[in-house]
Amino acid sequence: MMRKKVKLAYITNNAARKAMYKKRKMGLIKEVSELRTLCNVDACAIIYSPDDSQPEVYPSPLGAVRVLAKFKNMTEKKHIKKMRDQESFLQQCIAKVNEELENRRKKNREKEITKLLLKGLVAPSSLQDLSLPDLNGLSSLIDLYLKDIDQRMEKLSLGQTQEEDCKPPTVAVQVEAATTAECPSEFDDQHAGGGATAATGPGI
Amino acid sequence: MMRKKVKLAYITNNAARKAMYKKRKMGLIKEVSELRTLCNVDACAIIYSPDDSQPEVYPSPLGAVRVLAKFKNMTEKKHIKKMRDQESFLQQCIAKVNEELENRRKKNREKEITKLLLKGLVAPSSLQDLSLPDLNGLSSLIDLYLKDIDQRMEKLSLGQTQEEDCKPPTVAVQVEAATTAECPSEFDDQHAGGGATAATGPGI
DNA sequence: CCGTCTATCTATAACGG
DNA sequence: TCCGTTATAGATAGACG
Repeated sequence: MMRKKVKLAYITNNAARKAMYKKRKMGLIKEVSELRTLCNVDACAIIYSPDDSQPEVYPSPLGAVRVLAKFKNMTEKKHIKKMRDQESFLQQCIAKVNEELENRRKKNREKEITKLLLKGLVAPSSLQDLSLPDLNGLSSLIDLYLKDIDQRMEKLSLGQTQEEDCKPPTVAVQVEAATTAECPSEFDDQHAGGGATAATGPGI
Repeated sequence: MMRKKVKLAYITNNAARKAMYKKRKMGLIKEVSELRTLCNVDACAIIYSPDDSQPEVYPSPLGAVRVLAKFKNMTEKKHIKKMRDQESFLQQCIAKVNEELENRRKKNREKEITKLLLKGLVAPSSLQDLSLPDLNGLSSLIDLYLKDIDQRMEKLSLGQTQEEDCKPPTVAVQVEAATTAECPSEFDDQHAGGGATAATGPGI
């Protein structure tokens, strides 16, 4: 009949609450004390009651400060480590993006060269005002085309023993141009504006 | 047969200690939680186990930091107040000591004057090379002596109707000199050296 | 290591002084 | 408000799977 099951809720009765607070506080501190003794751990408890002017600090203000300094130190270290981790992660991201950017630049250069080549095929006089690097790139590209053409012709000649022709090169150039045209210019720093892109997708 | 009464001491058995730690930690946290709920108090607990890499922080690292910031703030305020109190206490001490010092200086001056007076009585020519303040002090001291003599003689004449004599003054001077000679020169800043005195007594 | 079980121990709710 | 008492709810030591 005594000892009804205590309901876990705020005790509105003032005196009862204060009495409960005192009792439980004592029990709690005893618990902490026992834990410290039994398991040799650093533990502290800080309890503020609006009903009590003094906060209860176990094992002592000094001891509590010691424990919480340790805790603060550890969390700070963790925070720094986290920051470090994030930083290295971001640096990895940047490196990755930079690599991709370099790739895109290279492809873009090739595309430009291809455009010039096509233009030159249509109107040879337009090649007059090209810079030396452009001409170099153009020549190396043409070399690549020629190599590709040689390989294709070799395959064709092995399979069907056909005579040489001028058609394959032209087709190859057109195919290449079409392929590169499929690539969107998201990473094309040579032509895209300098504005930042706004990410609107969820969870980024 | 089960459940022997647990001895309140460090559990040397490793596994048993760890198991105990986990169980009691849980219980402790539950207690803190209930206290918070039942009495609406701000309470936190921080527990470090050497067996555990992570410290246990209730209600949460953030919550604990909040509570301990409150505590730190309060203790700092207290500390400042304590410092203030100590400061004012020390100032009071200093004032007291200064007062006593001034007293001692005064007595010392009187003693010096007495010495000069006695010297002068033995060899009157030695009064020649005294400074004006010394002479002034000497004269006022003589005035005091004379006053004292008058009073004593009055008492004597009232009690015994005796004739005036020159003996009492001399006796008075000797008594006074003897009395002042009993005072050790601990606070005698006029003659003591400037070295600090070493306190060797216990509990100071 | 981890959860579960149970006999036991401990803390404490309710009450009276 | 504080202390003491008492019966009980809740915590837990030790064992087991």
